[in-house]
Amino acid sequence: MGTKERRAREKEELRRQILLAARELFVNEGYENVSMRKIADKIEYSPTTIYLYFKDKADLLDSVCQETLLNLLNRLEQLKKDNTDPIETLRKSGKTYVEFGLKYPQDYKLTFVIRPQFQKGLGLREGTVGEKVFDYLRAMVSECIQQKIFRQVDVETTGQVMWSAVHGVTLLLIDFPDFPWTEKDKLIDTVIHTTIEGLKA
Amino acid sequence: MGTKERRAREKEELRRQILLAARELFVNEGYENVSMRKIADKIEYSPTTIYLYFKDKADLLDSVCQETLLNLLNRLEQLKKDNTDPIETLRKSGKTYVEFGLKYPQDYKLTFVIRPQFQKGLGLREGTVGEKVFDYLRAMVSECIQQKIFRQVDVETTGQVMWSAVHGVTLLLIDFPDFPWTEKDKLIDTVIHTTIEGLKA
DNA sequence: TGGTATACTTAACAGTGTAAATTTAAATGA
DNA sequence: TCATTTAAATTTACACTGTTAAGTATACCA
Repeated sequence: MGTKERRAREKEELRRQILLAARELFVNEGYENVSMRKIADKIEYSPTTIYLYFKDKADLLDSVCQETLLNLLNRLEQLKKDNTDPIETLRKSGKTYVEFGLKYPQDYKLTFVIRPQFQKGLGLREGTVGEKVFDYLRAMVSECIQQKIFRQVDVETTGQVMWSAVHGVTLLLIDFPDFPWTEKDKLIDTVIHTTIEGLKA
Repeated sequence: MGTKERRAREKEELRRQILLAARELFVNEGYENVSMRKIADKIEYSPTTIYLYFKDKADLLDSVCQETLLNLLNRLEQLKKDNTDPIETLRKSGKTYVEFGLKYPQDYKLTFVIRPQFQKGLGLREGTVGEKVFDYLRAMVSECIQQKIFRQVDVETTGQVMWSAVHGVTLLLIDFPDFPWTEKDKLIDTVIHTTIEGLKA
């Protein structure tokens, strides 16, 4: 029969097209400056067609962000493979996180700043990609504690401290590009190094 | 003669009214959800009157943020008065910074996240309140380095590391209120403590 | 009292997100 | 093959947005 499957595939294809167009526009022009009409224009459909695939603009944003998180997660898990020293892996993870944010600054902001405003009450819902990213960090940190490299504060707090540090420096570098930062890489490395040193026993 | 002065005073008064209304609305409903018409309604003037006092909506936002920064600066400088141990003062400053952000989360976001998007190319312009806040942090850190408590990385980097940490934890707590954080105060204290420890010699 | 500068308002433009109703096109069963 | 059902996409409409330009009223000064 197969026509049902083909139709489903076509639907999926259009969905992907919408997502792609949305991401490109969101990233280049900022979420607020992108109208549903602009997205529709880009894919050559009427504006309301988008509503057949996504509940509203916020839902569209959410889907874009899920992709971003998946992308970030992939990069991080890549790292885990040549897992040698846990501290070194954590350091690299931090670096990867910040570099990801700086490479795709608008995607990062969409995911970690804009989206939370529009998806009230998202607390890293179970099973989401966002949760998996934090799971990754938790595992990483956990190893450092188990090996008695980090002092014995609980895993959760330690992970959250780490996240605070990388999130902070990433956003500052993105949001204040004209601030007289010291050399970017030096700052990033120092932030990560400082935090790790501070967490040691 | 005095009528000129009175007129000037009245103008200033209306300006203050506009600012007050704008802040209240921005904070309660979010910058994007506040229209010039809403602000105008609140002060019972026509929408376009606002444009006689502020260049545009972004300018209005900027003025609101200047006030916020002044407020923050005052709190910080209050601290400096009973200046004992420089480390202790730095710790308290960090705590004050984060608590300020959490007490006025929307004001904080307006100032440190929203505004940079709308005031392209603001790099803490000279003489601004924002610059003074960072000057405060620089002085604080400088003392810790001079007393050889902190290791000998440059003042700028050290200050920026400190800023990253407090900015990061503040924003995470604001933006992800439903995330399973460890006890809030514990997290804040650990972030600050960890950063300071990591910066020590 | 007449003229002028100041403060404010009205009207308008081109755009927004999205709900409801309607049209088009394709897939199905007889 | 043709009518019917179903799905997909569109048209229309509403109430809203930031901002500009032109117009009006008021208070001041000579």
